[in-house]
Amino acid sequence: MKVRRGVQERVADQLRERIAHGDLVPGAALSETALAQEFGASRTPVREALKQLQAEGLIVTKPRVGTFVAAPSRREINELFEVKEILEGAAARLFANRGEIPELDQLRENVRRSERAVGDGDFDRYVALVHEYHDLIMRGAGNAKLMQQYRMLMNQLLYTRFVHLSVRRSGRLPQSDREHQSILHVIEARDGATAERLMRDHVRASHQALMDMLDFSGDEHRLNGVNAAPEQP
Amino acid sequence: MKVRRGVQERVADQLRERIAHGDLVPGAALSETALAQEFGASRTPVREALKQLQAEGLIVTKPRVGTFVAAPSRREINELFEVKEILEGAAARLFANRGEIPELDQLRENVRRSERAVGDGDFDRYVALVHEYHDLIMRGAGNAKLMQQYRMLMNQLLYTRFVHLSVRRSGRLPQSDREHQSILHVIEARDGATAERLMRDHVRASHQALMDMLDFSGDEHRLNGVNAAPEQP
DNA sequence: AAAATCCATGATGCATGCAAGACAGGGGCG
DNA sequence: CGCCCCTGTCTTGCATGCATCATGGATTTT
Repeated sequence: MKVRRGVQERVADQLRERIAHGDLVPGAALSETALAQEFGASRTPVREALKQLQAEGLIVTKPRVGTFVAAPSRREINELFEVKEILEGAAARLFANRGEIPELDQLRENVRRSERAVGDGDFDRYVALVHEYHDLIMRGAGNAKLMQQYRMLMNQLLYTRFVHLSVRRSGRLPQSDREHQSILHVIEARDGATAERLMRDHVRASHQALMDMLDFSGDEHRLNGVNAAPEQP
Repeated sequence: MKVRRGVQERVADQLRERIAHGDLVPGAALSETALAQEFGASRTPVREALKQLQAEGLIVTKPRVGTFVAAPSRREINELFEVKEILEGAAARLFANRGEIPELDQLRENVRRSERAVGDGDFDRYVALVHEYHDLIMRGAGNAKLMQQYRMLMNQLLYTRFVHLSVRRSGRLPQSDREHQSILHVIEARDGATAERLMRDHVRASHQALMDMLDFSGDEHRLNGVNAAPEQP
């Protein structure tokens, strides 16, 4: 089922990919003309793609100056994690209240595979499985609008870049895995309230661990590249 | 502090206003050329404004066919209300956990005025106060990202059109007002968990009452003008 | 030498023209 | 009489050119 995709959609998807993957760091400048040349198109569709990314909070445009990859401040990142906690907690509750749905079996399979990945020490595989886990929780909530808001949230957070760091913090890896299992069990027991509470705790703990790591490792992964102007002429 | 506003921002704000106010009903067609003429501009800024509204979920564009005001299905509306319940519930909890903040005094004042408005039977004033109440709850949560997601949600819901109907259902008006008071009291008591529970119940009850009304009053305020194709040749 | 000023440069904002596709209606054909 | 095709017209998608303005560095002034 291949649909005819316009230029602007290709550009938007490409830029989303690059920002998520880290090829475009926060604060990086995006020139319309340069992008237009690179994609072999004119500025018009590029501008529309940028407009869409702006509405999603991924980039910011300073009028007559330029467009830059969004560089959320520390406070904004904390706010985004707070919203993440809210949305994922609610999703776990809704999931639990739905009983036996296809996503539940997939979640069981995911937890089994994660257990093996942890045992094998296969970090990359575990990272992929963590993504799948949270994605399954959201899909299992059965609410497309919730899913949509969650996707935009994760894009703004540049979450994929964070997870790699977080998983390396080996201290929390087994703990995080146990929390995933606990949440699965209460979902199986259809205990929505507990599922919500555990998921919120899980997200908050993950958030805390990540912030500790960022404080520890200095600003090599700096979050506000625009605010911190390079001071070397 | 007046800022230089471009054409596309004016167009976007104007269209948001019209959709919220009901001048543009769901399913209505939006011609780029017509809008360009009306605003005395060219199609380019109009197109960018529409692109932004599309990203916000307010309009949908069928390629090579036209752009139309979004017409959420019954299911989507229920999903949106479910998300509303989640976000407002979380906001009430966060508010309660923050203790004495300026918004708390404003909330007390709002509840006092609402009580008077109910006593006077001043519907329009009460509608405005209900809006202010929920807005204060969200602001009191102290999370700008949460507020942002909430704003987009309310736009998609066309909530302003709903409230007028809902308030007319006089049976729930005193009940709704009592719920507002109860939530204020548990926020004053800094009981976040109860505040979240009560707010969720409140939103769900309001949602239920509205859906009953829509079922009762037929489809005069139809929600899916695009999906429901007229079937009379 | 320090500071204010001027200007070249490059960015976005907007206007306009052309191309391609979708849909409705009329005309031709079986 | 019914079906199909064909074309006119409207829509959006894209390309291009010009106008406007922020910005940094050279230049002039004090």
